[in-house]
Amino acid sequence: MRNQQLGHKVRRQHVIEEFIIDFAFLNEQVLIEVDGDYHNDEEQKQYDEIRTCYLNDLGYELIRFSNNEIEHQIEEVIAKISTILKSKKAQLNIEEKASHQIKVYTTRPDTIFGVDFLVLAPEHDLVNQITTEAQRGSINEYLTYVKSRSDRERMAEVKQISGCFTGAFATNPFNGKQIPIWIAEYVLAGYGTGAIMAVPCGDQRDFLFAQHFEIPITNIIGNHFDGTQANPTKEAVLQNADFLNGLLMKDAIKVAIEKIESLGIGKRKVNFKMRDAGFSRQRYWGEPFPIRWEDGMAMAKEETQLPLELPHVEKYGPGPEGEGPLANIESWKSENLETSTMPGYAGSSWYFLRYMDPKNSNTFCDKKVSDYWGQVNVYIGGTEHAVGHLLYSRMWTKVLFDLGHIGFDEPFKRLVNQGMIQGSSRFVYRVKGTNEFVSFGLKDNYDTDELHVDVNFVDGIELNTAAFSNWKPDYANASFILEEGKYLCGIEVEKMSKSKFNTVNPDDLVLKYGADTFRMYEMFLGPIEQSKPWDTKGIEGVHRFLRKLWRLFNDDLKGKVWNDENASDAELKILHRTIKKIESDTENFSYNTAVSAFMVCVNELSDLKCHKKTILENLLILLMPYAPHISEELWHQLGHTTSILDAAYPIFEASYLVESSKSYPISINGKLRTNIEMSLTAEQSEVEQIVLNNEIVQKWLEGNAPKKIIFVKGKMVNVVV
RNA sequence: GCCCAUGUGGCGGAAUUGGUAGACGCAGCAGACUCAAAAUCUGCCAUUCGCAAGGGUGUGAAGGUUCGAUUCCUUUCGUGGGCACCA
Repeated sequence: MRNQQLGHKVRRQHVIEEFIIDFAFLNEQVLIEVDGDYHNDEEQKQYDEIRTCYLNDLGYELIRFSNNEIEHQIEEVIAKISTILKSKKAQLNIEEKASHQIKVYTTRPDTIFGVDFLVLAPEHDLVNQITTEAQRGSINEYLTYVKSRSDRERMAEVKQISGCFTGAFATNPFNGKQIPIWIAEYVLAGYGTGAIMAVPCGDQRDFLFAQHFEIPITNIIGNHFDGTQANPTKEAVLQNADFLNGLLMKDAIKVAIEKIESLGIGKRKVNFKMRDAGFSRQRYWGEPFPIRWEDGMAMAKEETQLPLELPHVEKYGPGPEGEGPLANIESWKSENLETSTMPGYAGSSWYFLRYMDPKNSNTFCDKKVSDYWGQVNVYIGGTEHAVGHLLYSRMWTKVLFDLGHIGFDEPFKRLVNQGMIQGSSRFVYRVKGTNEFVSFGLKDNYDTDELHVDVNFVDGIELNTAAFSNWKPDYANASFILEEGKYLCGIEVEKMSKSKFNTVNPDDLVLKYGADTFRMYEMFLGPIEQSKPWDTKGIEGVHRFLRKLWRLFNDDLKGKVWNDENASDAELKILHRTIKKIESDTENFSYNTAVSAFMVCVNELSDLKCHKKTILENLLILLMPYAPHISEELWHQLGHTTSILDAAYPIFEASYLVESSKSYPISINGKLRTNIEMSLTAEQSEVEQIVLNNEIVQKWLEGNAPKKIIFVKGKMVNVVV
């Protein structure tokens, strides 16, 4: 719309009821839609017709232009819009003498009788029209103040209350009450309708606002409101609320909506929050947009001219006006090509499809090929990927599915969000306005600033003051207030980040223990989904396990100890129990319990002094994904000449695990009292007899007959007395 | 404020569909081997009463369902993460 050269306020992609309109002139009630080729389709034409009628009924005039008109006859298009806007303006000026309607959006229609004022966003279209002459000066002053504030300030200073009265009053449609209309920056133009009904007894922000500007408060929830703060409950019974009196608030919501709809003064609506895509980056690395700018309009390159490839650049510095590096390329600029590039997730949202068919020069991926490979089995990522990459990847996939290019509409079969390894931060406390630092235990006696200190200068919580002083020139002259001769730091678990000086480098550990130990220790720390602070305490245990494994193959003094003997039943039982456990733990991403199962297995084999190749080689294959280096090494020591990666995975045999008897736990009234070894084939009557004859059970029965005996085969026995 | 996790020994954490709470590891204690150390091995290790045998209490807190609850239900408190002047 030519950068508002039309002299009218235009909104792009504005939502009206359930439609997204390409361009909307809300003041003039004129909407512009631009139709592409697919609007020539009969079915689509009918749909468009319905949409046009519906919007006309709401009082809007809808004008349609074809894509072709926009591209080739833009001057005519603009002229036409101008003419219509002019005629509309005249019409509206007459109507403006009449009263206005303010639409508000609320999730709590049950509180309609507690409304004490209305607040519009400062940017709201009606502000100018409804402001009374008496208030115009203050309103303009307030608007100037709001404009001077950056978004950042508005978000940061949440506690600060500001606003201005317009002088106008609105009528509550239910009880005719006159309620003052204010404007305030805490109401956002972009959310809902940009106007709220304020209920001070139920909403804390509204309450603070009312208190600050001394607006009288109506109480509709009786004792639930104590006059000192709002109570956002839904559990109170309404009073002072006309037809809602006596209703529980959460039930009243439905009643109120129905009443509002039957009176035709509003409607039920789900409000969606739009997430801003921000789909461009001012940098070099990223797919270039196939977009050319002409007279301020973005034009897509012809399909035949694709792909558009990144040009070679000498430098990656920004362009003359702060644009991306592509702005430095003559040929790029002369074509008026877009200089921003796409963000990382543009490509990462669909590259798995291209990987299926990477050499295809006709299409990104033959449908036959993607049908064969199907969805990605598992997606593992952190939560930040869940909102970024994952969101877009799902959208890409759904679009490609709708267009018929692929046969599935979700990219990933399974999603695992791994937890974060957090940092354990350390803090020092500087007495305000000085270069004096006070130890943690004494800091409450002073007015201090809390500062992050590099964790490498801290042993436990004791600060190495010399290292700290050398850290930055500012601290060279620092003095310290110690407790018991030590400077103690504060601790907090946070995201690991350079800015928090709590990062640790795994290189040192890898150097000391090897990559296998490090890898297994990370797995052993706990469930993969859980976040936890990094702590190397316990890495020794994993390292000892690998050494113990090594000793099953080699003796420190004698060298090779593994042999070709046949395995015993006991050894086979250990092996197959491990195969079963590792298989299921691996599939469930339960890596910490898998590592534990390996430890149990190696402990038991050591106890049996088992050095048999037939057992050990299977164990190595299981271990390979967990400790790849040592597994490969030992595999070759066993005489294999090919990689362990090519070995067949061991097959679990249930027959090795069959037991004939079990040591049953015996409870009296649910409390464990003893264990009795019994055959696994024993039935209820047989078990009852054995249990009742048991000395310890008899002691607890004290001569009484049991009320009931619960027997779960293969599990336990409970005697109820 | 909203959403999602989560709470079990000194510590990290185990515990199939409700069925022996504390597997495995760390730290700790005692011992073996050694001139000594490292490495390795053995035993103990929730808490409380008890010489012992054996009891009591225990999975953030309070209730409930059940023969039986870390597991299910209700309420509540704490912690971590994500989003947020979002009505």
